[in-house]
Amino acid sequence: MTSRESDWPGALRRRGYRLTPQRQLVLEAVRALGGGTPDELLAQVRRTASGVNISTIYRTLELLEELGLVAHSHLGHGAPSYHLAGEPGRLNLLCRDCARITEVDVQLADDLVERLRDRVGFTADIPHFAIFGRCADCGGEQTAEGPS
Amino acid sequence: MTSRESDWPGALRRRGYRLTPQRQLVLEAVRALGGGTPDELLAQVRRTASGVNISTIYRTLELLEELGLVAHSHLGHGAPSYHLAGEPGRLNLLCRDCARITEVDVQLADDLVERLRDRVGFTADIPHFAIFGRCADCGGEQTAEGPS
DNA sequence: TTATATGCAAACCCTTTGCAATTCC
DNA sequence: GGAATTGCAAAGGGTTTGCATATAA
Repeated sequence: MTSRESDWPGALRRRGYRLTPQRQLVLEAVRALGGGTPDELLAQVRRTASGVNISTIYRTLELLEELGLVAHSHLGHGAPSYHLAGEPGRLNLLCRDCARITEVDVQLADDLVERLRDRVGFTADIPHFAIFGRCADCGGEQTAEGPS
Repeated sequence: MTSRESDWPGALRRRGYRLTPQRQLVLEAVRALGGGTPDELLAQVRRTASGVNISTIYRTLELLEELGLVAHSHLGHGAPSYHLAGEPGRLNLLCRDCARITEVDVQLADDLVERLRDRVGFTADIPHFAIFGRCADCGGEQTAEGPS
């Protein structure tokens, strides 16, 4: 385990980047909210610094992702959700009817991951996209409409 | 098996919808291309009827999906891909580096699907979202950037 | 005939980009 | 001081919507 957790400002500078209030605030926002869309993170950041612009959020998230501090997941058709990287990682189940997200342990997909590696040499990042379907509350079977 | 395959105009009318050239052309386009984004389908449709508008494509795809004739998949960050419903369905692997899609048999995920049903009552539609990761050509391990 | 569908244009959401002003180091 | 970063505004994809016109039934 590297010093990633606490010395990211150092890692930043080592790469020629600068430590700015905006960058600290965005990372804090991800921590505080436990994850969210760029818009939601902007709202959180603005609670402290109202002048921050959405484009800075996008640029910062891209940077933090490059540094391995955050990661994003596609949970539907809309904006992706950013969260801290290095955390366990959950498999997101998106219900076509109620649009609710159910999180389950990624290890449920371990067999699949292993099979994909063995048979096609593909290293899967399961949390990156949600799994689509119908949740228990909405009845397990086919037909009808809903979100993405 | 219902008469879905051949009597969709009937099913359409029974629901109070009309059979229009545009609707026939969009479905034909999905068949002809074997699937594509709304934009790609529009181009195909325009080879026959140049006046068709993109908004008609969106409205028609929504309708055809409601009728269970087509389905869509999210294969990356861009536009979704529409294809005929009722077909086998493939598990799409999206490479973070080269952005290529590798298709593998959905049955590779049968275990996962079964587990999701048993443990959380979730009925998964595996083909709906791609699985993200790194393909064999791009090396199986961590780090770096890419699409999505 | 008349309700449904279409084309068109405008609006929308999400994201990216160019650029001048600002700020970190 | 000088390069990196920001805010702003504009542009860019992809998608949706309002509305008058056209058309299937």
